[in-house]
Amino acid sequence: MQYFCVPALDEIDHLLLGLVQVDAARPLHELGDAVGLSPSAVQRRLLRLRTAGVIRAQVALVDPAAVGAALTAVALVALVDDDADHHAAFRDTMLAEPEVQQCFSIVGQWDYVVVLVTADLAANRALSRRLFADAPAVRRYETLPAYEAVKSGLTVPLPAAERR
Amino acid sequence: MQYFCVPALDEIDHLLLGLVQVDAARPLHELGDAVGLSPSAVQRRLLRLRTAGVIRAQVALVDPAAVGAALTAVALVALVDDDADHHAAFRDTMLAEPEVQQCFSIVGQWDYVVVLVTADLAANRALSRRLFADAPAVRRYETLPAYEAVKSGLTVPLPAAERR
DNA sequence: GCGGGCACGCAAAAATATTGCACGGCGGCC
DNA sequence: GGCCGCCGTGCAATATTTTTGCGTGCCCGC
Repeated sequence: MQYFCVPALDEIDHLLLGLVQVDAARPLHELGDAVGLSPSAVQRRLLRLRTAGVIRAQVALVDPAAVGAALTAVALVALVDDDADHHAAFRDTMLAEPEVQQCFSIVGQWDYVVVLVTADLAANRALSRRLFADAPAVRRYETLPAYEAVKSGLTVPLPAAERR
Repeated sequence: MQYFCVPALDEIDHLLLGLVQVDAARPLHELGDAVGLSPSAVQRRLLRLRTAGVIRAQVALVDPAAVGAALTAVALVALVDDDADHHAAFRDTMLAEPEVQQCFSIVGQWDYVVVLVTADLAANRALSRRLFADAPAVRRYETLPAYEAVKSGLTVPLPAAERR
């Protein structure tokens, strides 16, 4: 958003990102050994990456099933028209709902793809109804419940890190 | 998968999960203050949650745009039939590709929803071709490039945490 | 060839995480 | 009803990790 100046990530930065993206709890000296740098150098790089917005957050990944969120579903949504207010309102709703895990505005006959995480089909139905069926801005929607999450990885592919 | 015994998460556990899900770098005494527990009690609870598999990992969230992964796309994929081998092979491919951020097997006319993150449309095209067009198991696929990631939140909604 | 800025390593200091231990509540069992 | 063992807690000591200050070397521009 407002990081103008991503100051030329070098190869070591990419390596570090690849590492912390998998496990952010490792001590600095381990990361340092892995990339051939001292702990303090690693620390300063990570700080720079954080303040530059390259590292946006450091979070714990919780197993949805363990907290009673067993059902993932993908919803395709089309709004009634391309009115900017409608879109803004829809986005605000998506951002405000904790069950909405992801939301993309997309090209094509649908306007949005939304990933919903709920306890079960009943909860999903109630949520879909509330978010989509009852929303005047929504023209049409389709819910695709997931049998299974083959991959819910959250890591971003790092072109430079792969190369070597 | 193999945590049989998620040993009855109580309300404090839910609060902790809600906190570390947003920011896993906070010191224990802060978490302790937030939930009304001593740092060591918090530490032991988090350890228990980690070993029980409730907390699966602790990762850094990297801004895709900052590492040259500017394009997110959603692909809908249908396989040629419900042969188990085909499905297994497809899943293995999805798991192995770093550009595949998420993959769900879903109900309905499509078999899978796949979230792809690539540098640009050209890269996406090349990847789609390699993963889907050239795969004999894939009958049909459709790519929906994203204009924008409205929400790429990665947190799981916690029923108990919301209640209060 | 000569500064100036930048990133580094090292070491001291501060903060944080971990572990041992004793206490108190709770449930099962005489 | 009372007793015993278990579990989770807080506190304090210890170990580890992070942060910071400082001096050095390198590279770029002048």
